Amino acid sequence: MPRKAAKPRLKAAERREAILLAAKDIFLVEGYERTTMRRIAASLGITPTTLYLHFPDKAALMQAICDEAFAELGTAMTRATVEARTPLDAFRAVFDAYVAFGLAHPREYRLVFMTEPPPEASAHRPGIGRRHDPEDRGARAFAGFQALVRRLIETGVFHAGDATTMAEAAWAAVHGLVALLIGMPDYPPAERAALADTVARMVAEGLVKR
Amino acid sequence: MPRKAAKPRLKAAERREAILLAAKDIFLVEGYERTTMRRIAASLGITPTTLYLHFPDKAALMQAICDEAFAELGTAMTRATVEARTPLDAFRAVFDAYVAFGLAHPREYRLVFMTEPPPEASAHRPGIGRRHDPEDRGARAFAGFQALVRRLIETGVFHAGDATTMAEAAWAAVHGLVALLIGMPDYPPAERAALADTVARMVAEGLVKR
DNA sequence: GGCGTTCACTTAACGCTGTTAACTGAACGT
DNA sequence: ACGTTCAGTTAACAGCGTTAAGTGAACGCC
Repeated sequence: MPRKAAKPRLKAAERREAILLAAKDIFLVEGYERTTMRRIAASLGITPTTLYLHFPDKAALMQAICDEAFAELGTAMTRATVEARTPLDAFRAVFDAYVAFGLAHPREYRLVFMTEPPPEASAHRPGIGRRHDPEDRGARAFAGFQALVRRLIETGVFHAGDATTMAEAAWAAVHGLVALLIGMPDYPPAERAALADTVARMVAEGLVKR
Repeated sequence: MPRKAAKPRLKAAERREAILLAAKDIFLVEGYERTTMRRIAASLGITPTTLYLHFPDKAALMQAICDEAFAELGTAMTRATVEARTPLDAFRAVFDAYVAFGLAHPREYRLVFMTEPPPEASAHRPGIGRRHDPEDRGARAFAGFQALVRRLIETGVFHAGDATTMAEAAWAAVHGLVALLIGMPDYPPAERAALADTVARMVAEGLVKR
């Protein structure tokens, strides 16, 4: 007769981390909509109700995962910025870092940037709620990029214009590149670098003063 | 005592059109996930089961709506091409038509270009099934764009390079712009045009010969 | 040592979803 | 008059996110 399994009991912080780890695995493989709270719970050997002790709802659980990804991308971008010799080098380095992140973590990128956000923010419950609005991190990473563009305009490397709009335009292009490559997994790997380079040159050439 | 409403009875083609019309209204307002088959049926005064007499499942219903929309994109792009005076005008006109389409049909755009395809295509049922693979229309539209880029290279307007890669680069940029704007519904409408214009100029300037 | 409280977790359920099997009743062809 | 087709229904299934209420072990305190 099989022994009844001991009930798992973790401290709140540990359980929260365990849930995040398991949920990330399933979200990244299955996508947001096809991932069920019951499946996440089952993979941890707990009941779905327990998930709601640590996260207010499914959307908040995904938000927490998104937040981690945002942090990783942010550090990669700032490191690329500070290590570059010139602002134009930094521009290209940030571009490459962004693409590298997207191609190295395509499922994370899709989850963070290509998944439709849940319609309404969930109600705030004291003590449990989501950690940060991921838009904060995203906005901060983008702010650094924007400052870089502004410097390139002020030093006369880029043509005159609104730094915010120009930074958004560049970001749109690189995001489109990453989304395109992620959406086409059969795209020949040799041509991926060529396409990325073409986009990078196109963006830079399109912004430099002539 | 209220009279019992007469049962609605339409011919299959009429009912199919009526369903498409009602479903489109609800899908576009509520989004795909939040739209329920029961709600579509209720708005037509029929039962949800009837929907399955005309479409194999919810996804196929949305696909049919997307197919209509993307036919619209194809015609808009070809019209923009043929009506333009010069190839460079055509390039810009196609760009604008693409962006206008994406902003006018964000749900369809997201579903076709930003949704991860499920691992297995739904089973084909004789007589009912979805009409066309949307990738066919997409590939045809891109082929026209690619031919336009090739002409711009050959006439010396764009710098030398691989036409396919350069067309993909431009498409990545405009796709990123559309995806960005779709993902940020609160983006100030006045600035949307400015951002689209900046991206369009950036792409064109980045590809023209200097 | 006993006791109330806290904490991590469960059981059982609610209302909702997409979807299907089985049935109905009118219209049509022969 | 009768069998078939056609458009639509009723009732149900399995699964979803989520919640109210309960359970039992561990902890602080006297």
